[in-house]
Amino acid sequence: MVYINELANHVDQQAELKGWVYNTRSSKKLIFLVIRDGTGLCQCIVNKDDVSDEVWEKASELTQESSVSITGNVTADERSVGGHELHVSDISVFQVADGYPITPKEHGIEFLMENRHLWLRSRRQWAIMRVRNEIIFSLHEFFQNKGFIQMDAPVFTGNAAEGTTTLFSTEYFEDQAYLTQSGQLYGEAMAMAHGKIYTFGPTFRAEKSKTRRHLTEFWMIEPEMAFYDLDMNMELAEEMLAYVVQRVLKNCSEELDILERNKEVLEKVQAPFPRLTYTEAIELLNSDKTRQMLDEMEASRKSEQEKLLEEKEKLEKEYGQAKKGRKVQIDKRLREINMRTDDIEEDLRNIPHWREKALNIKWGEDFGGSDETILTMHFDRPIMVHGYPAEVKAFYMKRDAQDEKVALGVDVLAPEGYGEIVGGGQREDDPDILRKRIQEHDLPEDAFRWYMDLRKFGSVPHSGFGLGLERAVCWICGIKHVREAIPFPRMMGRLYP
RNA sequence: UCCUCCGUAGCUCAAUGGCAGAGCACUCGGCUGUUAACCGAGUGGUUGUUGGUUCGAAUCCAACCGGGGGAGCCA
Repeated sequence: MVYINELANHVDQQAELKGWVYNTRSSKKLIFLVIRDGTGLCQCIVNKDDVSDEVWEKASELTQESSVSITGNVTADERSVGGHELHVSDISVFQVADGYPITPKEHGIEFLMENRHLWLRSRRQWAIMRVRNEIIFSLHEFFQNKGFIQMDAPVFTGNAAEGTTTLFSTEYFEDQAYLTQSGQLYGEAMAMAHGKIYTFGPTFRAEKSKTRRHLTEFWMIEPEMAFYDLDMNMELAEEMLAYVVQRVLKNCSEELDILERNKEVLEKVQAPFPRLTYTEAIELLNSDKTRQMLDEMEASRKSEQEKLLEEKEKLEKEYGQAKKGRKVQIDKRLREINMRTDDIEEDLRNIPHWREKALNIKWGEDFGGSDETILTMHFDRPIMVHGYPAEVKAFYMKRDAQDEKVALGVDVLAPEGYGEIVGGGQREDDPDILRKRIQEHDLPEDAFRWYMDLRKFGSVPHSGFGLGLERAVCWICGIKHVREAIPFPRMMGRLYP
């Protein structure tokens, strides 16, 4: 048995492929079977003159997603998907599939989500999962090569640690337990044992968010380092992101092509990233530069909309007299136009609100989604915003020695509107200040006994951050929604399949 | 919780108060290399649910159910 991605080593030889029928086409004496085996696609040609009646009969009965073993001679052929073809001599059928729901045409998101278990077989989803795999693998490699130890934080926790977000609760024998929203506090304990550690695991948030950036269950990589200050933390974050992106470019070129990802944008992801303080970010949002950029954006959307509507009118006039083939083309183009104009209309509704919010945002307020998008639009690579108002950040964040109102936190914002993919900072290491913060936030001191011990026995300056895996996958793949960045997404109203 | 858009054949959509339609999928037939192949024919409907307005409702109104996008919150 040979895998499709190894066919280059078997040109002009007999090979047996095992896989599933991705698509079929036929004429009187030829049947084209596109086979997928998990490693790629390969077109197999059955020629009636070259095979037995029995094999021809089997080939003509095959339907989409039927499982087969196919034997034949491998040839190199530029015309074909993947560059190779199999000239079939024998077929054995595991199962003829009946009525596979995901046809090679367009489908709506509700239908696809209901069939997520099958959707994963489609080409784009296949490519996304391969990129996700490369991201995970390169993250492990990055940290392992730097001497980080991977350790695991618990999923069950006994308290609503940070007191901010809404957690899922569950029964834990006679007690109540929560599903973890972050491994960070445990990461700090582990860093005091090993120096540099990272955790990689699922986290859970019961927030009722229905947006393209939110899941209720998602994966985070959280490094935590003893003796790192905020600057060292930021250097590590940008080095990590640059490493991962360059690895994906190197090893997932075909996948990025399938996803039609603009690689030039990714090639620019090299350290150092632009750094700006929260104060500078606020000034940028308030600036004329931002106003101008949004005005230009609005104008260009309007002219694009006009052009599309003109084209639509023309196509609709043509439709009546068009032949069938042309009608299909027109239908397809009209659907594209409708989708794009819907997006434009939404932008046009939103831009005035964005402008309003950005121009009027004041020091002390947290960024909204639109503010993050606007900030990143000014740059061509991810940016690092640091020095947030302490008020909007978590209790454990260390304050700036120069300015009590400022917390030593950093967010990395991805370009093209993908928003916050990394959040972190330097942790408070002074036991007295930390105890005061816990009290100020009305948190249960008893639950933090172990956390306070970390400041009692050899406290050191330390820092860390969390990378949201699905958001990173989204950004690197250039896809619209985190639900496509994880095999089985969990979000509001979605627990099946 | 709030704002906004949507729900028509298995799937994607059209029908803008007047006979519910097309493409794909499926079945049958045609085609000697197809690339979401193509060409011809056939099968396929309680227009999300309930109520209202009207001579007449997929279309207008109300409530509910389901979904998309967004706000808040966040990675």
